[in-house]
Amino acid sequence: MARTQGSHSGITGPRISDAALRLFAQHGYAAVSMRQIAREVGVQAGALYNYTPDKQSLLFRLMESHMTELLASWRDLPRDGGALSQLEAFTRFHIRFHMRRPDAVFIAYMELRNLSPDNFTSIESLRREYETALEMILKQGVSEGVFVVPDTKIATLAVIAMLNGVNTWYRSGGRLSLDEVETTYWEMVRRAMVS
Amino acid sequence: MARTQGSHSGITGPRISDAALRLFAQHGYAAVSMRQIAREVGVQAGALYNYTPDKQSLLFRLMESHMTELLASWRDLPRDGGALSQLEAFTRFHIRFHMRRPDAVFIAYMELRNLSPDNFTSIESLRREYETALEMILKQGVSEGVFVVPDTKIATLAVIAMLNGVNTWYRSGGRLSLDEVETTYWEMVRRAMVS
DNA sequence: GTCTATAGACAGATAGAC
DNA sequence: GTCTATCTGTCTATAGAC
Repeated sequence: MARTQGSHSGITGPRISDAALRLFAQHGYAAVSMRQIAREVGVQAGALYNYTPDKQSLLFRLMESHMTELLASWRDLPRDGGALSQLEAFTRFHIRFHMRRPDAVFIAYMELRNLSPDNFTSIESLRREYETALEMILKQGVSEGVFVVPDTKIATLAVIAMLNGVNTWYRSGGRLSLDEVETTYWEMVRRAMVS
Repeated sequence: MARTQGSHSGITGPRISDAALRLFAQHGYAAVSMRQIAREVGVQAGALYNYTPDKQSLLFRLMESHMTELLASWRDLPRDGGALSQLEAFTRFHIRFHMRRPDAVFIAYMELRNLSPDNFTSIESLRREYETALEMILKQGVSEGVFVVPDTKIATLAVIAMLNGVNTWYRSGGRLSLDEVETTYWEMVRRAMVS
């Protein structure tokens, strides 16, 4: 684990991000020290500052790259059809994406309060962008007469909250496959929204 | 705010709990110092230790009393009828209880990882007890043929996750009354579970 | 029951050698 | 790019005066 001086591995940067992601998710940003992260990577604490100006930036970049990947993946997803098929696509996409990045998801929802005000604003706007994508689908479904939704804003947040819940219990290798989980949640979302 | 020596107010204990609850919810357990709590209360840090053996116990007691109150309130709620009316009672109870204690709810879900192993086990068992109350209702509804639920365990967690989502956006004085929020969520839960 | 003072550990971040 | 060493500050918790 411990690295010798000047090993110049060239992959220290990603290793720092990975270690920070895991440790922040497990113990919380405030409870993790730079020394702990360094120990995981196999360098001394001072070396971390070649890759990040401070601890706050480390957190911010983890959250920002997670949200950016989330938005880009959704944007790139081939999809068509009416609101119902769009909602199914969103539900399955969200579950799949989140189940594969449990640590990043956890941090993105739990560490908002540890962001500096500027960083918070920045992450919040990415999050709102994602929520808006779902709300547009719900609004379209309502205008098509396919969905029965008293309040699209609340329904948006309710659906996302429900889907995020998967991360509190799912462990890979459990009794359900990824596809079965997707389908189970999709059934609940569909019935909750469709008249 | 600052208190004079030996003021013996007799209400310092509750004031410590209140301050800790608010500060833990706002900044996170690990990010809040005993000195911060003391400053809020108007005493010096050392005085806190007349009321709690350590910071960890302070967190644990906040979470334990929240979960105990939650379970007792549900147990005492007068209710009857079939699974559908039980589910409505649970939904409305959960929303009402949680909206009135946003800080305690936030802590109960966010600070689990900052509990010592023994304390974690203890809180987890209270939480499971609450989840079981809902799952029993869902199972009853399935056997009555009223609910269509592929997996009562997942449905339980999905419903609770959805309902907890209310705490991420509701602020009292908003455009919706408590009763309207209850009804909006109940509509979604009902349609998600009922065939 | 609260104060002041402090022990002892550990935090984030930096400087300079290599 | 990483090391060692360290600055400066804060933390939890305790001791003893009042």
